Amino acid sequence: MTPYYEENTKHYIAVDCIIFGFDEGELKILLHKRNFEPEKGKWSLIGGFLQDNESIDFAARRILQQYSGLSNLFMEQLYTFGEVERDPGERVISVTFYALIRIEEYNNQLKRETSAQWWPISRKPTLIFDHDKMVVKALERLKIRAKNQPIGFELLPRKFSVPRLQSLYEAIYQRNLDKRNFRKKILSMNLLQKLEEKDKGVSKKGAFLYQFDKRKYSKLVEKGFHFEL
Amino acid sequence: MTPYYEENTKHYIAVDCIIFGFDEGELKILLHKRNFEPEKGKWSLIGGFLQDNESIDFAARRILQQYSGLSNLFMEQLYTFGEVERDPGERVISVTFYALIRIEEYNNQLKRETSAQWWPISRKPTLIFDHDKMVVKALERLKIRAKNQPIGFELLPRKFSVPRLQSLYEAIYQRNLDKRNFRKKILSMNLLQKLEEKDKGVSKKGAFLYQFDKRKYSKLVEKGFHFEL
DNA sequence: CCAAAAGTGTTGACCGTACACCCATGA
DNA sequence: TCATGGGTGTACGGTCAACACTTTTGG
Repeated sequence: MTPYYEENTKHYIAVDCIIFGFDEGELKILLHKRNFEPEKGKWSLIGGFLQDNESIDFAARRILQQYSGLSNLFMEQLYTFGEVERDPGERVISVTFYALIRIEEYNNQLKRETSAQWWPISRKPTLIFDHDKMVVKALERLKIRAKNQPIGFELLPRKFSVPRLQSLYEAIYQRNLDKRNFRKKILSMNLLQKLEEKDKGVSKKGAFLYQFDKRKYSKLVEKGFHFEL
Repeated sequence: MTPYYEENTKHYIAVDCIIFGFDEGELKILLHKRNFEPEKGKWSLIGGFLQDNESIDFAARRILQQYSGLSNLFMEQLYTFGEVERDPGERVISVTFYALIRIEEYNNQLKRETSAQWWPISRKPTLIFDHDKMVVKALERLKIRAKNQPIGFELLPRKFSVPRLQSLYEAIYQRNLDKRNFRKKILSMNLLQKLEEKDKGVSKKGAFLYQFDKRKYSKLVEKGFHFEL
């Protein structure tokens, strides 16, 4: 079109997603086996190429939908990796996103690519290219966000008990929390709606279930409230 | 090379930089007049296109060097903007960086592109494309970083007084700080080395100059210290 | 009846914030 | 001598962290 642009070179752009889930008290990520060269058969993040006529955000949602079968996932752009030799096949710039999935919804969902598999963060295989770096960056961001925004709820079932929420935060921060202090703090925010039901799956006594009240949160934010855990 | 890559399309990639300076008690950004169509003659961030054989970081440093005449600036990748129609000329993905400059070093430096001009943030012109959004994002990031990392010193002369440092933080946070509390906190970190000299430029009494001790900071960080202001 | 998880309050330490006066000096 | 900015200490309130026992119930 305009000559000025044409003096420059174009590049492939990939979108890679770090997809987190929480299950059995552990943080997990969804990986898949790469099905083309180079590094075919190795474990990789979930990704794809940016197409014409789609924004980067759209591409990320498309890829997430395709691999998880779920839409409207929590998702945030992370960082763009642009080393010249990061992909030995061709020069590819990768824009990364991290996303949060409720694993039980994923398990109930069948319409999806099936070569993907959940791996506990602590025991995941080595990944191709610079994907391990991407995971490190995603974990850093997840820690920060979990502290300042109520995103933990995106990883738990809609109904959850306080002890379950606490174990999620323990998995994210990689340290134990005091249960009295934790409960005091989270309940004092008035963001959790107590239900009559109990979760009897973990203990004999059973723990009361709660729901995150998104509307209440939005209203508080408008008034200057700042989530912090 | 591999057929798989070739099924996908390539894109122009731009690097745009939000360059901050601090002068006369105000935060400023460096802008320049765009010299090609579309939007020729309008104010724009400083940027350029990613070339073959350079990493994105390298491209950002190249562009910063070209427009400021300075190298080794503090610089951090911010966000990647990828809406389809963000640049009406051609589809261009923009990877943004923000950078911090000591304005007095910039002023002493002559070997540079000269169409650039400093604008106070509060009175800057409307920028082309989505560049105003980029500035907003850079300001958000700057606030967070200034709080958690000792980056303020990148915007001040090597030797500075405590009141000057305070006024920088006031400009970044957009609110007034208590001078006793500010001084107490910053000095209690033991990161500032007091000099014998005074800055007589602002007050008649003169304010003692300090230097940021980068080595001390690195050592403290190794021991788990976390900067916070 | 006992093992295992749920649930509950208090205290001391520390940190953030608010606040007012004297000092040094150039004009 | 006076206007201007530099420099100093204390007290209060709120938040964070540490800590131990009782309750419930399935097996």
